[in-house]
Amino acid sequence: MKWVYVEDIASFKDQEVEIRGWLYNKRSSGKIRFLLVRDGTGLIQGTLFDPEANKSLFDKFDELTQESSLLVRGTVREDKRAPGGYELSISDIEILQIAEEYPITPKEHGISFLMEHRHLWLRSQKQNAVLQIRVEVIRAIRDFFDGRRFRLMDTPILTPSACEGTTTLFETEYFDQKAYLSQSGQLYNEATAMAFGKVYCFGPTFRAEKSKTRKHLIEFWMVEPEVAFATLEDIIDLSQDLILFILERVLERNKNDLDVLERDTLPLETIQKPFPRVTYEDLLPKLQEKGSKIEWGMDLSAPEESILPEIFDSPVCITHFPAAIKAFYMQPDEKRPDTVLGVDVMASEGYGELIGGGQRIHDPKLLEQRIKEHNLPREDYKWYLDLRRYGSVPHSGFGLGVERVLSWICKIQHIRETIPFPRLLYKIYP
RNA sequence: UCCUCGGUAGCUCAAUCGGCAGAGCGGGUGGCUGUUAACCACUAGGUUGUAGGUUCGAGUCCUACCCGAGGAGCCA
Repeated sequence: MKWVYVEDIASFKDQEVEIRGWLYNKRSSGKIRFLLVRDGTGLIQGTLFDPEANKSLFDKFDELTQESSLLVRGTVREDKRAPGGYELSISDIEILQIAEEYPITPKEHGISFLMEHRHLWLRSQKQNAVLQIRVEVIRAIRDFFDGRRFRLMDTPILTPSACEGTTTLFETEYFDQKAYLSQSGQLYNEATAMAFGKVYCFGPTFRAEKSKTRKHLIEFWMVEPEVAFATLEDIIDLSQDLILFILERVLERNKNDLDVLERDTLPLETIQKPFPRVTYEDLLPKLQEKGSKIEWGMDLSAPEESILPEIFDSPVCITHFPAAIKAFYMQPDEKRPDTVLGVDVMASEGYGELIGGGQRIHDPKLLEQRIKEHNLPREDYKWYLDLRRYGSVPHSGFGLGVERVLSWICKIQHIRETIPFPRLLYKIYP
């Protein structure tokens, strides 16, 4: 008998198939039995009738516990009463293992209990839906850049220096010296961009910040494109195209998952290019009007992020931040040298920063001066300064946080559910 | 790191003024021919986070500690 996956079940209507999976739930009503089987790609209901004729099947059904592993064989039938529209008239059940009493019942649980059982929680429907969307978001990102002929150039995870020196890094041994886990591939991206024109890196990044918020992970995935000869304008355009590409893909391919999450997709469907655009300076009075205490020179923080959806009902590009609150390598604006050619793309619905990026300093003297101003060890940046000595060109790039995008698209409360095994402040189990 | 709230059955929670520790789910047993987190009946299940203290008596009050959550700060 043919082994098939639940996600393909519609193409096997009226045929005998075998499903291999786990018991999600079961119900019985006198002489009729229902069982819900999950196989990782979906849920399907199986039915059993006539206990006299099918005694051994009924006995097996009665024995089954939640999450027992089993093979179910039967005929696929279309039935509106079944969840998903198709069900299996069971002809045979083969039990692989009767599961011990499963800790995650179909009723509600507290978050610390669920996090403690993350390895099992992944089997639940909503967690499955979020992570199915994650699969598609990552695929969309790769398709987007590969389709535009960006070269995937992976950057190292073990790095020799504190790169930006500002944030806390995870330190580790590297034979007889120290190494740090990467918090961004950007500086290396700038090198590969000078070698390959347009590049991107896509991998995990690590930040040892003691942040305890619903928007931060200690370990998260970031995609970072870098384009030689590109200006701030080019990169703003690219970032909008990327976000729209991801949105269209998920809306097209993950309808069921978004349904499971009860996500109202209208606010996502109506997003169009170009996104509203505002400079930091022009945004300040709008924020202050809504009660923010922000002053020129301060970074946007939690209160400001929550005010944004009152002003914009779309993602928004904020540009020209004060140089003092941004990274050392950011290109100053010619007309306003106290501001930089940087952009933050903020999500709609209050989900905060999706993208941060901008134009990089290409003038060797200015870059050297900035490194000095930021008290960074010049030794560590020798190779980086080389990029400005041998054919320096204007160039730009950005970083997009995968989990931030997922929180927003799935409209979930906490970023910890957007990655299979979240690493959180002081929490590394399981 | 700071502020706030919490820790009682496997899970989610209740317990009035300090006075018999209880319900739903899950487990077990029985019933029900289209269930949708099914339903109905019965049943087993407890070192109330830890250590001290006050009291005739502490889940409840006090002290310290441990753990967790929400928020703030931190944060390309």
